[in-house]
Amino acid sequence: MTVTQTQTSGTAAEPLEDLCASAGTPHPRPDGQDRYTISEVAAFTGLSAHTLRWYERIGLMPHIDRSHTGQRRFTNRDLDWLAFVGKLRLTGMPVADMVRYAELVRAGDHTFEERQELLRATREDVRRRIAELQSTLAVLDFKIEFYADARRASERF
Amino acid sequence: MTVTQTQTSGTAAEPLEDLCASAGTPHPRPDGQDRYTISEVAAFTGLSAHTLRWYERIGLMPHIDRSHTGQRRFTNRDLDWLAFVGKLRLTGMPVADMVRYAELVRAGDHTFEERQELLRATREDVRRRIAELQSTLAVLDFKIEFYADARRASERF
DNA sequence: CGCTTGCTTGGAGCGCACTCCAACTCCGTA
DNA sequence: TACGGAGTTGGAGTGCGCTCCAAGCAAGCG
Repeated sequence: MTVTQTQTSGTAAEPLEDLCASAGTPHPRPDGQDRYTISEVAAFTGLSAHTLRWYERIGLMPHIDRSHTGQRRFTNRDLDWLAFVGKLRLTGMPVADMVRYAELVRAGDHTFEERQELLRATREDVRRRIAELQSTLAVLDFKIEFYADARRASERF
Repeated sequence: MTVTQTQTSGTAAEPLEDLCASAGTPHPRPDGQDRYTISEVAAFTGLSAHTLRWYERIGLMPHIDRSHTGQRRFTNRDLDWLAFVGKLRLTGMPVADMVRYAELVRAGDHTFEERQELLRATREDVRRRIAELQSTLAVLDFKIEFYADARRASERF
């Protein structure tokens, strides 16, 4: 195994800000603890344990703390990050781009500009998708109304 | 070649209504003709010729008219249908469900209720997705503003 | 002690929506 | 008549985002 343990545990320098941005409820966590097993996190996030490990492998998560026996112990910060990733996922952002963002976060504060730019592009994308969806909504309404009319008409004969 | 020419050309009985529902411009077609080649349709819709053939194979298109040499000739009705399918695709509806809808259309007018139900479910889905996207938009705004603040602050020192 | 439960790993497999390939036909122009 | 260009087919391949598998280890319980 050649896991790069280097930038893993000892990072007190890792930017905090990215993790408490879910706005609203700050930490409505299952319990007050700060060391969750993978299955707890799976239950809490709705992601499977498989997916959580995969996220770590591909670099979408920071390397997760381990217990003395090598098992993952997720922190509240990890949960915050997962909540944010969940939001990005909802936007339809490809996983590769999320990984890119995660890399920028790990790289430090000097990537603020690039991160902001990435989020801005994502925001425009989301706006576009909302507009698209609203146009499909108009079509759906139109056709649903058509069927309603047609059925009313056929009942009258 | 055993192309099923049967239910292809002779269908005057196929429901028309589903095809002119794109609301607004009724037929802004490349030219006035009613027999387009696959590459014309590809250019017009943005779908690849491969994808158009695939749509027909899986039953997402009605069987397309053929020239005397067996080449596809798409009609304006086909283009209308493709426009509608494009809308459904934007909703994120799986292809299998679109095929289901296409089957209902081919089955005749007695499936109006089921079609309407399918579209209603889709509409609720779309509404949900719009709401989701709007919540991600809030998060993105929040974080973009965070980066703006952070950069303004760091410039002041 | 054995058993169960929960975790570990690398790598294979899956479902979706295309996307492309090889081998072929047909048509129009030179 | 030769050739380029556009079309045809069934089937295989691709990329993404998971999803699962087999084999193994550690802890807790009776």
